[in-house]
Formats: sequence, C-alpha cells, structure tokens
Amino acid sequence: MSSTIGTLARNAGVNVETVRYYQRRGLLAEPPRPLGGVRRYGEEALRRLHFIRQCQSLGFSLDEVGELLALDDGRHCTEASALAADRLKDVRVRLARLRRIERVLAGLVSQCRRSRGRMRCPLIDALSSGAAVHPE
Amino acid sequence: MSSTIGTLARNAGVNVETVRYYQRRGLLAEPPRPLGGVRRYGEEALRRLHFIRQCQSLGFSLDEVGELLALDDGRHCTEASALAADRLKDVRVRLARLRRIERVLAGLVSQCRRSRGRMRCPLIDALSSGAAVHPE
DNA sequence: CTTGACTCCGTACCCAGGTACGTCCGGAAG
DNA sequence: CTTCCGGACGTACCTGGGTACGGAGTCAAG
Repeated sequence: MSSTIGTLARNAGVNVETVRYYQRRGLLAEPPRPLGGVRRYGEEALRRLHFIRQCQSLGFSLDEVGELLALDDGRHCTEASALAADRLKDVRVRLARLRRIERVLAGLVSQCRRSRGRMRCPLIDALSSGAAVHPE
Repeated sequence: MSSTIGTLARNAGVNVETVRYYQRRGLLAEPPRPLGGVRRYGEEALRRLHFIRQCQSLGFSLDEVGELLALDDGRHCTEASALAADRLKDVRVRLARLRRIERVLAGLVSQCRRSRGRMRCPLIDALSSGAAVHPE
C-alpha cells in the first residue's frame, strides 16, 4: 500500500512540489531511497499530510503546524490546547475586525443605493473624510 | 503649509518608504522637484494618504484603491458602490469561513479541558482524523 | 564652515506559502 | 533499444505590502 510521491500528492489533494516543500520545512519525513530508486510513502505520510491540511484550514501557520506535530503523540494535551487557544484568540480578533468592516461596507453601499446620484458619492466622501469608517 | 516627505509621512502615520512605495504604485503624485531641491507635499497629499489608509482598513487591496481613486471625483457612485459591494461579498465569505474555524477551535479546546489527561488528546486526534474539523 | 538631520533614488530584501523551471536519472512499455 | 513518464534535486520566481541599505545631495543651525 505504499505509493510514489505523485500518487501520495494526488491522494492528499496537494501538489507534488508541496510535498517536497513540506519535507524541506521538516514537516514530513523523507523515506529512504533504495539506491537510485524511487521513494515510497505509506499511510503515515498520507495521515501527516491530512494533519497539516487540517491545521492549515484552521488557520495555523506552517511553523505552528510544526509545533503541533511535535505534540503528535497525543500526550501533550495541555500544550496542544494552549496553542489552539492562542489561535482561537487570534481568530476572534480577526472576526471582530471583519465584522466591523462588514458593518461599514454594508452601510456605505446602502447609502449609495438610497442617494442615487443626487449628490457626491457618499462612499467616496466617507473614504476621503474618514467619517463612518472608524465609528467607535 | 507644505511639508517634506518625512513630515508628510509622520502626519499620515506611515513610513517614508511607504509614501515612496505608493508613488511607485501610482497611488500618489510626485510633486515636481525644484532643480536639485526637496519635494514639497501639500494638504492634497495628506488627504490622499488618509484615503488610501481608510480603504486599506476596509480590506481593499492597493490595486482596488487605485480603482477607487480613479472615481475620486464623487461622480461615479454606481461604479464605486459596485466595487464596495464586491468587497462586501468577499468579506462575508471570509466571515463565514472564520466563524467555522472559531466553532471548531472552541469545540476542540473545550473538549481538551473536559478530558484532562484521561485519554489521548482529543485535539490532536481530531486533527489527525479530520473528525470535527469539517463538520458540514 | 562644519555638522547633523533629512531627502533622493535605485535596488535588494523581508514574510508566507508555495509554484515553476531546468536538468538528470530510473523504470516500465512497446 | 528507444521512448516516455514521472521522480529527484536545486534554484529562481511569484504575490502583497511594504522595509532596509547605501551613496550622494541638500538644508538649517551653530
């Protein structure tokens, strides 16, 4: 059940170069090469790639993925959850920021719709003056 | 009331190099230089810098800022609000993505807290298996 | 007149997260 | 045997949004 890098990459849904890149970054082991032959990757490598992608989809950077991998034996729950809590905090900050942006943009767009050419564009004006953009 | 690049940058709260960078990107005019002298920047440049920063704080890329600047006479409300609507759509997509991440991370962290070392770390396990990470 | 702060300009570099390219080499199919 | 695919490896390049460097010129104060 061991595959070449191309098959591994396809199964994991990543590019061959990405697999190599992860190896260069030390996130993925390079299996030994049987004298001039082709490397073979097993289940382990595939699981590892899934792990990395899951982490990324939760917003962990590749550096953080490295830290999580060091805890991969399942026995450092405290450390791992601390890392996740950091990430969560960060996500909440970004969420708040994005919600503000949504509010402001939605307000500007709807002002524009209401004022159909009767005056200067309220959107442009708001951007120029700073009004309504930082309404705290 | 005209200032050198350093003063302008301080007033706008950006780096001198950033001002130059915007000039290179065509977002900011370069005032003529009086034969071997030092360029002078007026109110206009400061307003422009504020405009750019406001746009950025709403998530517009510098390319989009360029488009908005082309509409800066306040008479292209339709185009400007279309741009903003695009941005808003995008913001909402990112918001949804981030909300999912928040949900998953919060769930994992609280599982870890509840299971205090009684088993393999549920966070690491979830990342390895993919369970709970893509719960749609 | 000199010193020190500032400006000008071009170019190179930073970060993440890869992608692309060029060359060589092994293995399998025809 | 040749042909061709795909892997191996190293290096260069990409995007965005800047930052840093270095040598030269300018300006104002002492």
